[in-house]
Amino acid sequence: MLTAIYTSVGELVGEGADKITFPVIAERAGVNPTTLYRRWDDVNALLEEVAVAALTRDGESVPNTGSLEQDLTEWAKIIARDITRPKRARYLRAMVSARVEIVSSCPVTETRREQASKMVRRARERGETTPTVPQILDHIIAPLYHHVVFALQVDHEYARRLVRDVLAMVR
Amino acid sequence: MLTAIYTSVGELVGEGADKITFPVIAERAGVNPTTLYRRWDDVNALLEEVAVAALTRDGESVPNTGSLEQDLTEWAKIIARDITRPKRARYLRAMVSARVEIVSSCPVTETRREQASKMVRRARERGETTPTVPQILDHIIAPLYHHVVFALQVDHEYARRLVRDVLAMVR
DNA sequence: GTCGAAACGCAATGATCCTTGCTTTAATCA
DNA sequence: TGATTAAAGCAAGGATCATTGCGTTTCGAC
Repeated sequence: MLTAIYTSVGELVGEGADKITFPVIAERAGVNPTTLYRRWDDVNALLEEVAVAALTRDGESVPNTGSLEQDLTEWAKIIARDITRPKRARYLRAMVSARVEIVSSCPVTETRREQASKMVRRARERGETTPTVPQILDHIIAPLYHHVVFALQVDHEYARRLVRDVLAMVR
Repeated sequence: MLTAIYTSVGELVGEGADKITFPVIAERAGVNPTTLYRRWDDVNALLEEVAVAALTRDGESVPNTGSLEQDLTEWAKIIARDITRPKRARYLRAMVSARVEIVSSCPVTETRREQASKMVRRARERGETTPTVPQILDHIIAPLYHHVVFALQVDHEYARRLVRDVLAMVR
């Protein structure tokens, strides 16, 4: 039931459907539109829910190569590859255009923050000088998202450059 | 006529109206909905047009204080103050949720790029070592937007920190 | 001044959506 | 097992939106 609704939304987003409404979602999910109207305030609320769920269940393991530079580079490449997938990009757009209050407490950024913390902690235990976690989020994650949203190039070379930049800050 | 439509859209966006449709826009602008249906393909197209117009007519002058650090700091503060205004933030969201093709050729980022170029050029003529223009966009503009979109704090201290970070890259 | 094209207003039509009262199914607990 | 509550289906209504044909206005060219 709930999973049918989620996959219905997921498919529609994946297809780039422009008309994502409760009746459309309901028909594909094999449920009655009334159910959706009663459970969610509006389509955006449901979209947010699905987007957050899709963007957080990553299962990616945090790189652990022995050097922060390599860890961050691998990490940035993974994220770059992930968010440039059309479906993910659309989810991102959906989240951005959604209401502010929910986005502010979004688990997506929390996941990134935790991953960054882990890599930084390991590096410090090895005695490396590291940038701060906020610096990593500001100067790696933010530019990646920015490039995706504005349809600029996001490739491995770009990911590498961002990592070099952020490490250059603390040298 | 056209200005009435633009201001109508501007007001609706400013008020945070959730349902921005052609009939609603038309009524406030004092025109017939048919006109809008005929001139624009859909509401998003019109929204984009207005958003781009609103976000590009800045009239801000590029800071010229004699040092790149101060120039960038002033610049970042201006942008921070600008994009945190609720109306601008909504315009940003509207643009992001719009179609990809148009966003990619968005004049907004071009304006920022030109402003950054000007400050960098002046600094180099003074003999300063400077970051590149892409670095400035990636590590000042992108984090600012990122913070706005995810409803994180964007204040003067944050702007200062970003500038310090980007300058630390080239020292 | 007249003609013609383009844009706008008007009105009617059809489609889609949103809401709501009522019924039916499903699940929980005594 | 039987009862109570919550959730889903059903159907009808009202509302808003999108589309289109036709008449009217406006503006520029001849």
